[in-house]
Amino acid sequence: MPEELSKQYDPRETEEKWYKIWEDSNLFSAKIPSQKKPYCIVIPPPNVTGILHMGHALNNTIQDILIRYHRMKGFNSLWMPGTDHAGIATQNVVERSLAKEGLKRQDLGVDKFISKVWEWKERNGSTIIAQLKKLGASCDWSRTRFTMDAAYSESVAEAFIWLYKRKLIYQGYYIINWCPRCQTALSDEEASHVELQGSLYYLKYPLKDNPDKFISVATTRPETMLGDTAVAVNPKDIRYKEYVGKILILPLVNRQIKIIADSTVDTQFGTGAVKVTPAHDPNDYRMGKKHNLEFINVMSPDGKMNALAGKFSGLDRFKAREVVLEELRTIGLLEKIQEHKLSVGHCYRCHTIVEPYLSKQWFVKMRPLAKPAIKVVKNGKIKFYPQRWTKVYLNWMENIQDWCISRQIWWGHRIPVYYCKNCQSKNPDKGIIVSKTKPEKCPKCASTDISQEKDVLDTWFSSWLWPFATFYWPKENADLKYFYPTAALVTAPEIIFFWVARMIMSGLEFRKNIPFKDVYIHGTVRDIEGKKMSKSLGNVIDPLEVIAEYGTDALRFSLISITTQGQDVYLSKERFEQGRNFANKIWNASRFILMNLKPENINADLCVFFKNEKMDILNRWIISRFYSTLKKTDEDLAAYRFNEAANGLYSFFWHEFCDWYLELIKPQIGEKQTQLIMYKILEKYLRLIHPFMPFISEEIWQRLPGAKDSIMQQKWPHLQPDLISDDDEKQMQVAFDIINTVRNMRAEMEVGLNNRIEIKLTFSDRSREKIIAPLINYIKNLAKVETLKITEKYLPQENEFACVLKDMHIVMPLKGIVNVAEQIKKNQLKIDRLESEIKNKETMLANKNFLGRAPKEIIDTEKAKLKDMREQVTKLEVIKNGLR
RNA sequence: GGGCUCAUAGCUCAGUUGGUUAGAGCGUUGCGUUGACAUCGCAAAGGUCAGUGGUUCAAGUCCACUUGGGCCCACCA
Repeated sequence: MPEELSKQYDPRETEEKWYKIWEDSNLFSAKIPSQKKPYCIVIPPPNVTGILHMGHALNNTIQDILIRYHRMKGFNSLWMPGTDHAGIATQNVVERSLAKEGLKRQDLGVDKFISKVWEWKERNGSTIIAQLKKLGASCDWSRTRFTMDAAYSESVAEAFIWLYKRKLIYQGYYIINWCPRCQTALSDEEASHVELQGSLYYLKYPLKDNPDKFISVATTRPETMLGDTAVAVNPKDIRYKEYVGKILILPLVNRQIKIIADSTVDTQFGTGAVKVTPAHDPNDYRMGKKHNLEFINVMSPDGKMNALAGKFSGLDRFKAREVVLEELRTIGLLEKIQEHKLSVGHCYRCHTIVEPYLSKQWFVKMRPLAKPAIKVVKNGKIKFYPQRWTKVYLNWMENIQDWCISRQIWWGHRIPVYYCKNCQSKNPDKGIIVSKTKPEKCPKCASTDISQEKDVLDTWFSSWLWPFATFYWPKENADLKYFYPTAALVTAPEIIFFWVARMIMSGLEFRKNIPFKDVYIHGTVRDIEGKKMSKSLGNVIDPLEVIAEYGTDALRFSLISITTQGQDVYLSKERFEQGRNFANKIWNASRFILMNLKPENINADLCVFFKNEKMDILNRWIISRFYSTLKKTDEDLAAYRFNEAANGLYSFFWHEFCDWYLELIKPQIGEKQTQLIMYKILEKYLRLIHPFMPFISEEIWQRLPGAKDSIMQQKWPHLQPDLISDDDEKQMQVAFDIINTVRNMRAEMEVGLNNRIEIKLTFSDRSREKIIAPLINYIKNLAKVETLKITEKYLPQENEFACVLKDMHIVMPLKGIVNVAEQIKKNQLKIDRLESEIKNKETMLANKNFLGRAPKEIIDTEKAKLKDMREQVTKLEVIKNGLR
């Protein structure tokens, strides 16, 4: 017999202890070869710079539930963990710490800086892992990968070379999103657009032939006018027809620029004439290509104006905007300023406004990759949960743009491209050698003057290989064969484009197979006002604080129970009280059972027991309820309805097992049968709750007299529908109705009890007077309308009333005062309601349409319902009179 | 501009294919609890399911529109 449990559950004592034991006993590790079926989830690798936030907590709890559930279900469950090198984010962190010493990364040089980053990673990179462990995550940590590991880097290089050979990677000058602070290119997805109140400036450009006449153009970024090389109008725009082909003098720079006609110009916007700056705007870039315009880049990578900006050179872009406007105003060429809303791209790492910037970058051609990735989703090989994301995914994939994968930062995978200076000196487009390692000499000219491309790859270029690069692809190996494709991917909607879509494409390209079958997209965790949780808003609820205060199981359970499929989660700290209270309820119910349990009673086999013994109705009932809860849990988890599963487990345990069963068995708790059943139900329930609340379930499991091994090694219970007939369950329901009825003096009865019912009521002295008379009256009436008979009647104690109805043994305390007059009124209301219901049903059953269309079962049940209702009304009438 | 999503109790939200009396947690009120649990129990109050129209024997659930929130996408100079 274990030592007695304390009155309250203390998560702090147990969590660390069990996590260590699980880990030390290798219970998380998935070994092959194995006869079992694989069930694999790859973790969305958190950034090495990451600190656990609620999003992680939710995301990883869901994964852990799936993993633990399938492990118990008999799968060889693997949760593949790891971290992401997070190029820009990590570089920023290290740069910030250098800045404290007054240093810039340029002061160190590439190699020294990179080794600083590695140092940082060694020191801090496992923070997030340690935090995931606090969350109870049952990852196979022995397999932990990092996207910058040597082997992983090889996978990245392999992928690049593969695509290059397939001619799906190219290099070229394009307008890309440029972050002047990070000084790197960003992909379209990395530039997040925010709507801002800006201004639309109308600038007047004088005509060369007639300097008194002007063409007005509207722009939001007037400083870029320094790089204008044309003004465009719509060819259909009659206002400007006569000007097409004429020359304008670009103010401040005095460059001659042409007026061109282009159908992409919107006649409705601004003045209908648009300044064309091919080096600073993607639209203008296309126009520039089409009309063979000059590309004048007036900015440096740091966001300052360069030499081509003439006297504005050296000014920051926003300062330059002010100065340009001021000068134009002075010479009378600033026509007007209008308020204007526009959405401006911001760097998703440092929130600096990005600049559309012309530069030479590497791109992946996406359309050929997207095509098969569209197909697998359309034909259902990959399913999104909830389904609506399918549309979002397809919409993006069908309009996919090429992916800019080069970054001008230092921390990341160097692009596996080498340049032969000799060849390049002859032709700048030649001399490119794509290779995993530095070639000794140029294969064309044998020169040894070879240098590697300075740019690194977009972090997502490594992440998109995650489902197979973690298994050491391109090396063919048993793990890869066994675990790929993985079962499910659990992630947030923000990264469908960044990551999910690209993984699907890479899986199909490199492995010729989907990377996962199911994609579960959970909601974003927001604060109670619906705002995203972020440090800058100061509205963060730290999961680690919640764990410290309420415990991990409480955190997990609360998070899951409020996560409706795919709906955003609005969170406040009070939410976690529910989880804590539930943990405590489980604790105390277990404590009660263990206190009353005689270990010699628990060895019988449930099935055998069932065959040989006549089961008490209470015990039959709770078993029945348990199995329907089990069934529901299975169904909910299969459909990724985690909150439904959690809520089902919650209400079974609290409102059925504790509130009813444990209360009702108290008088018979010493009986052998009841001992066995209450133990078995607890024992089985612990398994059901374990994926959700791993720690408390283990702690109690270990205190069970029959416990062997860890609860993690136990099997998920099998459905045993034959043990319990529907009739039993119905009977129990009937019994509860009676109890409730008596308790409330509410007249509501069903027939058909075969067992003895003993109702014993306790009440306070004060209520005694008020209750006893109407109660006896009431019971009498019950006995009249039903087949129930009052076989005994007694007043055992001052404040108790008991009577035995037929065959069932139930003792219930009665609490509260009953107001008879009110009950009569309520009865009348109920009768009224029922009568209108009956009318409704009668019309329905008389309706030919209904009878023609509805399936037979429905008609039958409806008929039965009607009959029931009519009977009820009769009973209610009788009881009403009895109460009177 | 295109798409998605939400509106249900005082608050935060469930409600799976239309089908008995629309549920939970918290909050409020009343009663109770010295042997599992005050992190508790029993009950009560509180809902024209955003509005209008439609389909149906039957609508919180399906359709259309309206109102008001939230999110995503897009080359809005």
